[in-house]
Amino acid sequence: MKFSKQGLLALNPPQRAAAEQIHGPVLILAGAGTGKTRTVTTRIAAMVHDEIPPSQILAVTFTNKAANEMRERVATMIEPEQAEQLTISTFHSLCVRILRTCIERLGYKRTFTIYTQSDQLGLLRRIIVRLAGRDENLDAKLANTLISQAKNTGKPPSDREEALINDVYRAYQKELKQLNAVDFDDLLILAVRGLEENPDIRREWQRRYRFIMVDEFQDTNHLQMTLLRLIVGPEQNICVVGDDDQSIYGWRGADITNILEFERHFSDPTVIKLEENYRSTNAILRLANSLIRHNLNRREKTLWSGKGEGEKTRLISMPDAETEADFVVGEILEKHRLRQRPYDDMAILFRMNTQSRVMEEKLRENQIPYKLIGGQSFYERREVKDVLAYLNLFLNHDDDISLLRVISTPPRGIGDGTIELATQFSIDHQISIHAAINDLEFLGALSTRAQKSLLAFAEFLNRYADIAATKSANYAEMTRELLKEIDYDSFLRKGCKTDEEFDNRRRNVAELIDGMHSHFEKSKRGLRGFLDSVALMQDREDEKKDADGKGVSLITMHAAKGLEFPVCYIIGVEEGILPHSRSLEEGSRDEERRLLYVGITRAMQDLTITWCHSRKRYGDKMPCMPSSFFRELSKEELIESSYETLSAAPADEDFAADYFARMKEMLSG
DNA sequence: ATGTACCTCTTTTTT
DNA sequence: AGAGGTACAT
Repeated sequence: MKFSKQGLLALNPPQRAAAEQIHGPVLILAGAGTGKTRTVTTRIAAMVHDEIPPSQILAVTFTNKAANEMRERVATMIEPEQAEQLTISTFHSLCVRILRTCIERLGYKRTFTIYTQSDQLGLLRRIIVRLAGRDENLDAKLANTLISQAKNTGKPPSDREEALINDVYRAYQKELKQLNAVDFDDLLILAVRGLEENPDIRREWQRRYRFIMVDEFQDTNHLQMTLLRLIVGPEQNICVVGDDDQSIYGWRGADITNILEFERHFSDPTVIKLEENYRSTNAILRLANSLIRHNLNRREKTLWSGKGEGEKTRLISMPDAETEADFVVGEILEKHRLRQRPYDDMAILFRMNTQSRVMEEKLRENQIPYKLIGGQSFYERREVKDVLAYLNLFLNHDDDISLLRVISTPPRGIGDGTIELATQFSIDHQISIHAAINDLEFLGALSTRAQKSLLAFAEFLNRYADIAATKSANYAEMTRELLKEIDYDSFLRKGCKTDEEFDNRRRNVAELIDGMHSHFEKSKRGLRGFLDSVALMQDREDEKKDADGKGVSLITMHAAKGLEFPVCYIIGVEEGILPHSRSLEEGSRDEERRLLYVGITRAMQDLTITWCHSRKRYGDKMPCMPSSFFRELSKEELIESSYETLSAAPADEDFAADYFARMKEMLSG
C-alpha cells in the first residue's frame, strides 16, 4: 500500500504508535513542537487506508483555522472523494449541526440565532438597567463572565441568594429563549441536553461517528467533555491530543483535569508521549523544561531535540519600556540588515496587548514591516454588525437585539419614545418587539405618524424576510439591494469623521458581501448557514490581511500557541505582568508559568527575554521587579546581563541616543 | 438626533 | 495615557 510507506514511515516510533492505535481510548501527550499535527493527520489517513469509511471519522478542533489546516493536510494523504467525507469541525459548529436538527425538542425554534459576545452584552445591559436601574454597579461584562462560568460549571453565578447576578442570569436566560437566540455556551449546553434527553438522537450521532479525535484537548471545558462522552459510542474509539503544559485557557473555563484525569472518563486508555521536539535547540528546550518542572500537577514530559545545542537564552534587564523597544527593534534591524534574517522569522511576544504599543512605534520609526496579531474582530465592526443585524432579523423576527439595531439604522421616523413603548408592550405581553409593533392594540394607541412609520417598517421587513427565506435566492445580491434601498452609504458617511474612515468601513461592507457571494456559490446551506458560520468564525481582520504580508510578528503569548519563530523576544517579563498580578490573586500562578513556557517554546534558535526596572502604568512611572519565574529558570541555560553593560556605554548620559544614532548611520549608509 | 463633556477602567479572548 | 461608554444638553 503506497500510503504506509509515505505516511507512517515518516513518523518516529511513538508518533507511529499513536497513528496505528485506532481502537479504544487513546491519549496522545504531545509536547510543544513534537509533530502533533503530522501525527493526527497521518492517523486519520491510516484509518482511511484501513478501510474505515471516512464518513465515520470525526475530528474536533477549537478554531476554524485549525480545522481548515487539518483538512488541508489530510487531503494531501488520501483521495479527494474520501477527504470530502471526513467531518472536521469545531466544537461549536458540531453543536450547531446537532441543534439545527433537534432543537425543537428543547423548546426553541429551528430558526434560532446565534448571539455573539457583543449581542450578549447588549442584552445584558438592557436587563441590568431594567432590573436594577441605571446606577447599579454591576457591569455587563462582568455579568457576562459570571454567567458564562455558571453555564460551564452548572453552578449558580453567585452563592449569595439575594445577589443581583442571580436575577440577571435568570432573566437573561429567559429572554434569550424568547428572542429565539442562543449564546456560545448554550450551543454546548443545549447540544448536551438534546443528546442526554433523547436516546434516539444520541444513538444516531454515536452511530454516525464511530471514530472521534480531539485536538488541543487540554483546552476542553467541562461541557465539551460531557459532549464527548455522549457521542463516543460503546466502542470507545476516542483519541485526544493535547499538552497539559500548554493549558493556558483556564480563565475561559478550560478544565485541565480533563487531560490530567483522562482515565477517569475513558478507562484504560493507551497513553503515548511525544517528547522529541522538531522545533527548538536543546539549549532552549532545557530552559523550558527547567521552568515547567515547577508545576506540580502535570504529566511529566521532557522535551529533547536533534537540532543541536544552540545558543543560550539571554535574559536582559532594561531601564524602561522605551529603551526595551529601542533595543529590541535595534537588534531586529541588525539581524535583518547585517545577517539577512527575514522579518518573518522574528517575533516579539508579550503578556498584554498594551505592551505592543511602544514596539509598534519604534518599528514604524524604523520602517520595519510588522504584523499585529489580534485586535478587533472583523465581524465586530459597527458597519458589519449593522448588515448582519438586518440579515439575522429577516430570518428570526423575534431577535429583539437585531431589531433594535436595525430600526434606527438609519433612522426611519421611529423615535426613542415609540421604541420605548414597544419594548414595554413586548415585556407586558411576553412577546417580541416585532410582534408588538404589529399588534393592533399597540398600534391603536400611537399617533398616526408613528403608526405610518411602523407600518412602513413592517412592510419593508416582510418583503425582505420573504426573499431571505427563499432557498434559491441570492442573498448577497439581496443585501446589495437592501443597502441601496436604505441608502446605507449616506448613513455611514454621516457617522464617519474622515473620508478615510468612511472608505475603510465601506470596504468592510464590500468585503462582507464578497464573502456572501462566495459562500452562496460554495455552500448549499443558504443564508442561515452563512450567518451561522459568521457567528462561529470571528475572523480577525488584521490577521487576514497580515497573514500573507511580511514582517515581524507582534503577538501575545496566548495567541502565539501553535506558532514558531526562529528568533523570539519575550518582553516585559516583570512580576505583576508575568505572572500577572490578577492571576496571583486568583491563584493561577501555574497557568502563568505555562504561559511563559509556551512563550519560550515558540523559539527555534534565538531567544531573548527582557524586563524593565520601571514602566509607565496607567499614566505614571512605576518601579518594577523581575518576574519571580526567573528564579526557576536554570542558570546554566541563561546569559544574564543588562542594557547598560550590553551597550558598553561611556559614562555619558546620552550614550543610548549616541549608540543608536551611530548604528543607524552605519546600517543605512 | 447629534454632539460633547465627563467618568471609569485597564489580562489573556480559540467560539 | 487612552479608550469607550454614558448622561446630559442642544
